[in-house]
Amino acid sequence: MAKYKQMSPEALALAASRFKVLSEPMRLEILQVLRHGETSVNDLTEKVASTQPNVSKHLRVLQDADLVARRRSGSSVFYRIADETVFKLCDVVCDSLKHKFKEQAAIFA
Amino acid sequence: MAKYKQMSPEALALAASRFKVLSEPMRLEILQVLRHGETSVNDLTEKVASTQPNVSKHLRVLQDADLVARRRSGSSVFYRIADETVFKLCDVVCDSLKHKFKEQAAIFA
DNA sequence: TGACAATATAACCACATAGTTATATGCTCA
DNA sequence: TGAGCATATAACTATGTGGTTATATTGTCA
Repeated sequence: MAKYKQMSPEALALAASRFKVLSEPMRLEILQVLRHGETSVNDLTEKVASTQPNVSKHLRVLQDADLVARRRSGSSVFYRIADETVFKLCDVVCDSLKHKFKEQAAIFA
Repeated sequence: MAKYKQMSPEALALAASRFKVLSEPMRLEILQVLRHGETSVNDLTEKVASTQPNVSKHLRVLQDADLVARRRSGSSVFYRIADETVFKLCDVVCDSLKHKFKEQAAIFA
């Protein structure tokens, strides 16, 4: 039986919490917007069609995970992507989902 | 400004729910065990040091996401990995976390 | 069929969290 | 300093879910 490197309970917990940060559609949407360039909270709020406190809260979660970083400019705060690997993760998930639905569709083909 | 392909709200929700499935340490641990080969619920329960109903519940979540598949053999049920991309995801997350901690450590070096 | 083992489900509790509204904080400019 | 804008936080509610205990289901074997 093949042997794979085991992750420690601590590492598993860290990985899980990283996944948890990405488990909210609104946060994924925010990341998607930020991918086009750093954006103020105000602009983000408009673009993701939510309320300002809600966006700030999600940004806080993303920042605590070091996925985004902030920069103050006057009275505005601009957020930007701080860890590009999130898009790699999304790509892998999307490919997997595509594959899955393709298989399911094939059942009825 | 660079343009990236935008995911629809439905796609974002699907991706988020996939991440959500992976956001529990116990489920990651189960996947880690299954990576070594298909395993019965009983054996899984021992290896992850949990209760049988709890393991069954997590397996149900993993199966609903098509990440694992089941096979009945006698009175036992064996589970196996059905989507290897989960390990790709874990690798990407681990690399990101490694990088992050390395940077943080460098601050005090 | 009856006893037993393996697994799944139901019911429940405790806790986390997404979203809202209200308010606090911080910056700019007159 | 005071008004006003931008952002963050506090308090709250509603909902989802991980873990537990109890029970149901399914299969084996005598």
